[in-house]
Amino acid sequence: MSSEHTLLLVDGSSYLYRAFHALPDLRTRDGQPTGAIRGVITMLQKLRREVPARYLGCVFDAKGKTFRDEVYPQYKATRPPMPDDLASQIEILHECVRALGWPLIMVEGVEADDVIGTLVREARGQGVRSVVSTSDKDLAQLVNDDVTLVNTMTNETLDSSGVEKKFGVPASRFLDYLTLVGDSVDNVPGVDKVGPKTACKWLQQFGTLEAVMAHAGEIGGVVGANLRKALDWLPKAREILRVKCDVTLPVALEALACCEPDKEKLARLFERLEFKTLRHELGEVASAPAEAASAPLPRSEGAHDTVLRLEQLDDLIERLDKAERVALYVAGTDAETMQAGIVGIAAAPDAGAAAYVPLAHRDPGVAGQLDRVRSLERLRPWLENHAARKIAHDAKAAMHLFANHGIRLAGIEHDTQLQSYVLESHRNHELASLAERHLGRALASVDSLLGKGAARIGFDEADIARVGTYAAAAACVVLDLNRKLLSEIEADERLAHVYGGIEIPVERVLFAMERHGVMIDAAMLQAHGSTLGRRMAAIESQAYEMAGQAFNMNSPKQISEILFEHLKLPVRKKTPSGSPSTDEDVLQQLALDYPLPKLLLDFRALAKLKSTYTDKLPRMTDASARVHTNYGQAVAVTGRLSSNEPNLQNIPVRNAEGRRIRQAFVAPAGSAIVSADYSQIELRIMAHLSQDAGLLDAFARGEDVHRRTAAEVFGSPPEAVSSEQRRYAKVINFGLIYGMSAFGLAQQLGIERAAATSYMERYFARYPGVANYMEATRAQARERGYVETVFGRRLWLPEIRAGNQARRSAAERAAINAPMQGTAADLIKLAMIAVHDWIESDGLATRLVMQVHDELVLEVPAAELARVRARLPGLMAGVAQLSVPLVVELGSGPNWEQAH
DNA sequence: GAGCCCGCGTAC
DNA sequence: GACGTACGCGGGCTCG
Repeated sequence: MSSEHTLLLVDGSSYLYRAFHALPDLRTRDGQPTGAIRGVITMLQKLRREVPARYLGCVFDAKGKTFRDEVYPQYKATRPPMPDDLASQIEILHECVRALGWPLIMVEGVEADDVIGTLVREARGQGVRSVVSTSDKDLAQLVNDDVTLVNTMTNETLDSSGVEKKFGVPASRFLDYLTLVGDSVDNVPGVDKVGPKTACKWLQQFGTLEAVMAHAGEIGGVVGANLRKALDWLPKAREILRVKCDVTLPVALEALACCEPDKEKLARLFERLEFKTLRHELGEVASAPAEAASAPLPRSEGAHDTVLRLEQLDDLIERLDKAERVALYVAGTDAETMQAGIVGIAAAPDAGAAAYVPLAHRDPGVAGQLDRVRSLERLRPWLENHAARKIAHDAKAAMHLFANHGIRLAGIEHDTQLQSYVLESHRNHELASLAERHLGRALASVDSLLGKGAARIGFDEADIARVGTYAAAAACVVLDLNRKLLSEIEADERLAHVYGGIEIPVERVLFAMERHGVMIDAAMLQAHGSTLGRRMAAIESQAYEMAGQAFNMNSPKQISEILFEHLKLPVRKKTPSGSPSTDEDVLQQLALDYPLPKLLLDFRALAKLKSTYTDKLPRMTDASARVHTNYGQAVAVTGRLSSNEPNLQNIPVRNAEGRRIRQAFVAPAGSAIVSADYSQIELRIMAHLSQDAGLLDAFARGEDVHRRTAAEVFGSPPEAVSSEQRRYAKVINFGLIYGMSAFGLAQQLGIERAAATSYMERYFARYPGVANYMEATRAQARERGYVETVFGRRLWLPEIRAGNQARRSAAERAAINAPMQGTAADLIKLAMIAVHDWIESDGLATRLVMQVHDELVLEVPAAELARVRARLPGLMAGVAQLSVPLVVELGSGPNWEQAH
């Protein structure tokens, strides 16, 4: 939507109150309170940056009675009188608003809400959409396709669907909803004992307030009686709560066209209010007096200390030493964690104020900042002290940042990101989201501070005051989140073990793996890449000839045009968006009857290898020829790790061509690569969870489980099983782990659905424990909303009771899979901890270098190889005693491919 | 040109 | 609609 056709309205009064109560008590040296003014100004500036609009208005309540006081004398009667410290800020704020270039609108006898309602309606009539910035939910009644609300303090935006999502009723019914619930802030009662839930239910059931009232007789219980009691009152309440959209205003829309700020006036106001940062941002203004040379060192505007001198740093360190726990937030240059530098450190001790230590801001301003190297040296003893307990959000990233400056961050006791992950792996774990969800507190997003995409700047490019305010607030949030989330985790012993016994200890292991990296033979990959390129070119020219024209073989769209329009091949399958699919399945089918699809398949396979692996990996190596992945410890909902930049968990292995990539994962001279993987881990876990006698027996005897399955399903002795039958059984076994249906099995095997159904029936008849387990898992998921791993990790399934059949089925399949995938993840994390501890305690030079879900890869000096080969399998297999043995297969060699 | 989604394919 | 969990490529569309 163009800014030409946008009206941005601010509910100034609501923000004034919020800012006054939410922000610290700032005052000038002569005692004039300024906190609320500062808050509103910041907010207005932020809005202008974020919402481009041609028309602007900042609306305030005026003095004097309104029609609501006439018809309802108790209106707002419960509100305390305005505090003097707030009242004394209003006049000055109005001056500031005007100087900022915002039209200020106050109409005597009309509340701000009604002014806003009327302006919005007028704008809509002229084809202008409105964005209303308010912290008052009552205005949600104005929302429609042309009107959205934003709450600038919480960064929440409400459009039509947002209102419905948040309140459960469409925006057009919001007034009815509010009427039923009542508004305690304005002292307008609704129906006694009716809250959001009931109001929502009634409106969903009956539609409108009128309809609810018409059916009042049918509603039982106390609330029904209360509703009947309120029947006379409700219409009047609604008129009081209704935002009026037809008041007479002294201004027209055109008068709200935005204008330039009056910089000289602003400069004078900011001097007077002692807003140093704001004044600084204005830059030089001719008529403004020069900054006083002896201005006292700024105590920053937020509720935190800014450490700018060595004495202050020493004071801080003393406070950190005395504290029982300290929450840390480290701001880094916004690059890759491994190369980033520290820009500043915020610390929130469990008692006392938070502090921000700026260390590498590009433009430190007049007050300057401490030298980074010297300051980090002073902080080093505390940072490296194992006994000094620290809390962070994503401690692994902080460890990298400190490591980049040669500091080994120690004493990490808690990590709020991991706490959130253990409690609710399926939800978002960003600090700002957690602050809102768990503390009801607004924390700016890093995006709002630094911008996003191409316009993003580093923390080092942002100013000290803004970063300091943010970082200190973030550290405080971490401190408070830790209290809350930890107590929730500790309410469940098993969850506490998953957190304290698995996630927290494995974090340092992951840090060490990422830091060490894995060595890549870049030259080999590049050579391979060239070969691939030549082969691709050859295939390409053949394909063009066959198609009779050139086309982009990387483009599914162009491939589809060639195959299905130009060559008129039959369409076998469509993508979810409705276009003809050209995926591997389809091309393979077509390849039976036509030549071109085979070329496309070959080209695709090579293109994938070249673009994703041979060309990319060599670019990602450091000076020591190593790549350093990032393991996501709070990403996969099942408890698995993820790997990115580069993703080392999807390096090809299934065919010879792909395996050549693995040959480029090498050990340095004098060392070997060792790979150790859990054999059939998820099937073993299925045996353990289901306690199915047949499956347990198969593993206890150390049988080939796929062969055994084939024998059971096809009713032949194990030694008579054909390789085709074993392949079928393997697909069935894997399918079970994923919750696959008979349809899926048929598809996968290319057989009739009836045959697939019969195989599955025979499977479940032979392994009844598995059938029972699957049904019990679905039932548990439905009843509790979550399933668990063997170790008690909880995996929530928000859609398990969805009305939509497809979504519900998907949640059921996830429920079947999650305990197995998640338990495997728990086991290998325990193994990583055990292996790492063993390496450390025995002082080995062996290093873990990769984890690929059921496999650990290590770099082992020749002198330690025998020891590692002897010890590693037992260490990995011994992390838990399940009802089946855990089996580990180990290999070693000069590269990853040969270690298999 | 940046940012996003789509289609596809790699791993376990 | 139909097999769970990830990451990431190139194409191509949209938006400014």
